[in-house]
Amino acid sequence: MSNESNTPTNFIRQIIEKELAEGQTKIVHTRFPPEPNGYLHIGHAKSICLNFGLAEDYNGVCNLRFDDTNPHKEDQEYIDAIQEDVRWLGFDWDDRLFYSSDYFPKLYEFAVELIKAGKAYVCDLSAEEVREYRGSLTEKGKDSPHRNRSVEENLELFEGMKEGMFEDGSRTLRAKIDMGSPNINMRDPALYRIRHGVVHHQTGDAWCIYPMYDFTHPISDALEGINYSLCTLEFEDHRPFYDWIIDNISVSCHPRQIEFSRLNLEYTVVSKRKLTQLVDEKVVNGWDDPRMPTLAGLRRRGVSPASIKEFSRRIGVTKVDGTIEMGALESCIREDLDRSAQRRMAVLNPLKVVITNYPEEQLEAISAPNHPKNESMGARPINFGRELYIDRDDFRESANKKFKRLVLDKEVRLRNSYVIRCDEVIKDEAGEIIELRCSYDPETLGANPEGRKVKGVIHWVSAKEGVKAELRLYDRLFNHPTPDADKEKHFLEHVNEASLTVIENAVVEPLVATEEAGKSFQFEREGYYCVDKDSTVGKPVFNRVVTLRDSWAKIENSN
RNA sequence: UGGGGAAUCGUCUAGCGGCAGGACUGCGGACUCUGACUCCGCCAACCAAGGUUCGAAUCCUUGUUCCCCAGCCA
Repeated sequence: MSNESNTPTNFIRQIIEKELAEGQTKIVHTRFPPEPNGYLHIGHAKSICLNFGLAEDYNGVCNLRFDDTNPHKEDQEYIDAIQEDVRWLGFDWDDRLFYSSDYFPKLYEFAVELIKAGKAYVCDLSAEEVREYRGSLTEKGKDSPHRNRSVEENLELFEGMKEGMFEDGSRTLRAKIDMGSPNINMRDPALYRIRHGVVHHQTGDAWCIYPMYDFTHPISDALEGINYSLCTLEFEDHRPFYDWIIDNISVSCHPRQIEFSRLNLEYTVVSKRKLTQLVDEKVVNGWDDPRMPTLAGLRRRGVSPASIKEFSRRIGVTKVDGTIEMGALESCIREDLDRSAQRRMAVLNPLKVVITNYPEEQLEAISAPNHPKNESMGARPINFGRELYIDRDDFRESANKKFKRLVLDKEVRLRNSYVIRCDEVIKDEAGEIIELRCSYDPETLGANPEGRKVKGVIHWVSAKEGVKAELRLYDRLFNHPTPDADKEKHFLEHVNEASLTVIENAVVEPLVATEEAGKSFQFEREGYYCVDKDSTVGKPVFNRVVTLRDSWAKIENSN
């Protein structure tokens, strides 16, 4: 970004800097550990920027690791999409792409080690029984009747689990810690469960037992030599178990888990489960629907990686459970696009204008700068002619001085072109305005008129050359700032029915109609737009990335 | 009613015993061939009550409010 500054400090950077200075830490080694069960979203971007950003800033490394211990929910599609998204953000894991499933054999050995040390046991309780034995938030649990099996029996049973001798759900391997712990995560948590008949995307049918996250994560971190294992707040009370595992197996590395608050963004949801629901229930058109806060959606919407990184930088990293205003993201998007997007003109709601004193067949090439503040971005030709389109919102038959646009019997500047005066309004039988008769001042191309000041400037497209285009106007997906925090209503009830408005008959400059998907432009006075992948030669389609700030709307609405 | 966390402008965030600062938003103005951008200015906060101290957002005590946890999910 143009004004990008250094990453502000935060409590994690302070910990790292202290440990680096004191020598406990030699090389910062982090990891980003998504489960491949959905697409990455803006909340993941925060974590990606944190983990990869820390590695970059302290000359360390960051691994990409798929936390794939639950094959039931996972899929290769997500593995591919996640890698694409992380790369798109601009981060690189070199040869450090790992899968938790890489460690299945080692994990098994560590489980055996725990059993031999009398610190894990095979439990025959059903899921419901385990729940009963676990106690509650306020009551202690009670020991499983299988808690004191001999090491030999546990070894034999665990081996049997691995060999497929037992049915799903009939047994688990559990850590032997303390059923009376006030921390429920320490009440003999499950280490392994039995899952027959699922094909793991990496290991196929090699295993019928799968390790739990709480067991897998600390070990994966330790095996990879991670020293800062950053995760979100809800794992805070799993940390004692994380440390317990590391302390009770033979690994030399003891990664440190540090928790930070997950991102909440107003007027959207940032939860894989809920995003999946939006896709499955066809509230949106897929994971890359431009209304989605997924990286795929943001990318299709026209949001750049630079904007997302800057957003991530601005929101910071703390343990405060807060919600970011959408305006904060939009500000980053506008800042980036203002600098990088070429300017074009598009008329959303066309009103025909005939320049009565302009020759019938004449077309006049005008050079229009691509960026008002950056000459190196060049200029493009646009054609002025006798018939043009302007936006209906830019004309009024009568208006006060505040309305700096075209008014009957008044003048206005056509952007990059001449000053015109509206002489006559043509209406149909219903009284609707269908055409404006105007005259142009030939002396005003690139020059201000003599003796009078023309304040307003409006955009336009020549009728002869303009190309019909579809514009997709996106608005917030929900009409409640925290749709999933409402205890009265289900979040889907807060979906904004008007989150997509399709403008079928906009008219754009011919030059922008053939741009490739993904390119962003500013349609002057309207907003930033991005060529959608649905675009075809005959029918260009644009997504509105974000509107321009609109102080006129504020003035108008206040009246 | 157990355990783990968090409380600073509207929002996000800095502060680490010595002038409460920044960003976003909002408001006012300047500039303008984009009612954009840019520039200038303004509004706006330490959860509460005690205590320690020359001095407290910061340390101590007691409260209050909010978030998370009872998956063989992550």
